[in-house]
Amino acid sequence: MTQKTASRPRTRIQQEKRELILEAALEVFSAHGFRGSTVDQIAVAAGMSKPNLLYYFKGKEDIHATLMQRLLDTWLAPLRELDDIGDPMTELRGYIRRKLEMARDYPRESRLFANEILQGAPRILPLLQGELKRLVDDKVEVMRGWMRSGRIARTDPWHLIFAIWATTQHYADFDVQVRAVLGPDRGGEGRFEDAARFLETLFVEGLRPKA
Amino acid sequence: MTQKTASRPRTRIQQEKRELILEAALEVFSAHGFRGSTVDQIAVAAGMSKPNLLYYFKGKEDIHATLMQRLLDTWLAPLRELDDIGDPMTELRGYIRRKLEMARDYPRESRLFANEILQGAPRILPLLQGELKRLVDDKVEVMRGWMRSGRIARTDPWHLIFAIWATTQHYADFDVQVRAVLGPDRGGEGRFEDAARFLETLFVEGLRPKA
DNA sequence: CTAACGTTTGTCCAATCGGTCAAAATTTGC
DNA sequence: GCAAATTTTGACCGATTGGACAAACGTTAG
Repeated sequence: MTQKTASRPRTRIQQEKRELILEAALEVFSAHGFRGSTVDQIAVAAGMSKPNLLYYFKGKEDIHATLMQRLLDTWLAPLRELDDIGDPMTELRGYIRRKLEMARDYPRESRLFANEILQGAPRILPLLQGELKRLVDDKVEVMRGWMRSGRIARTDPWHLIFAIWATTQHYADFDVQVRAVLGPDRGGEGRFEDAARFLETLFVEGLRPKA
Repeated sequence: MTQKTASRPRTRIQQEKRELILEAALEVFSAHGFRGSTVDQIAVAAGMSKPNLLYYFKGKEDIHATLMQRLLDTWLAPLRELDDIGDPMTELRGYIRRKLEMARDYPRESRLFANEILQGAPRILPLLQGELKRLVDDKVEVMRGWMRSGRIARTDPWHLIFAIWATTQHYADFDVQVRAVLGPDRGGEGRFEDAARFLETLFVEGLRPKA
């Protein structure tokens, strides 16, 4: 008997299968939520039997927790990149663009987190109150510096971050609605370009420092 | 045997009980999603037994469908009110304020719809493509008029609407995250006032027509 | 009072769920 | 090539779920 998930997997095949399962779980969890997904669905999506999947993970919760933990860093990377060096407007435009690219290229990850938060974040609330809050507090200070030096308009940095989160993730989380409203002609791939142009203008003009 | 849900309920007690069940279902569905909620939970929340609840509704799907249908009009009311009369900026500020008030006063309704859309809107996709799209198309034309007459900046009306939806509903759908990030001191009731001030400034400045 | 109608409940059922287990199949180390 | 270790599977289990049903309970009109 190996020790399974207790410590790092040993064999190469365990690494690969665990990765395969996590990829399948991302697909299933992001589409149906935690309660709406079944272990069997994940197993089928991973191309293996349910007992086989449970040989690599202790259970449904374990898969979800591993997935969430592994993806959090990736998800927060764009905000981490926001830095004090360079022009504030360029920094903010870059952040918005990166977030929008993530909504376009990783919509499943976005929906996975959205599902979790919507349900009250029962599994990652400590992470939000700890790691995420510290990161945001840090970036809020950066923005306050920009405001003090008059390089962006004086406004609430927290709600500015919320607004960027909301507008960008909207295109991943509410993709169906966006497509439905835009219709077949405007709902194609170009919608992300249109969104990028609009959001950059909105935030740049909206944050232009007053004379 | 009465005809239950086939046509409108006849007795006064049926009206009341159906309303009671829908209120309980809103509470449960918005907190756990459709798949995550059980008929028993709804029955308990409504203060009755499961078979008794099933006497008033054909089944779980029936409750959800009735709830969704009944709430859609309420949910779209703020957008319907957006009108061509009066100052465009005042109209838009009013719309943002109304949407934010709905996020504050009716967070369960917001989460109910968010859950549905997140799962791919399996039950209301036709409504989005029909009723909602027509309404948005209509308001887009109103905004285009404002842009042609130079009263707001020329920009993409569709994505403007998306941005207003996203930023306002964010405070209902991602409430846990907002509270966690703001912390105990700033996460109190005042957060909606702060959000309103920020969003009004962002959109008014962001849409100010260029000279 | 009582018969008809509307309401409520206890009990039950089939399906689905997460998870276990021992045995079979396969891979690996020597 | 072979024994030990790892991987895979079929069969199974208890719990939960949505829903059915007939019997019991209440209510009201005559």
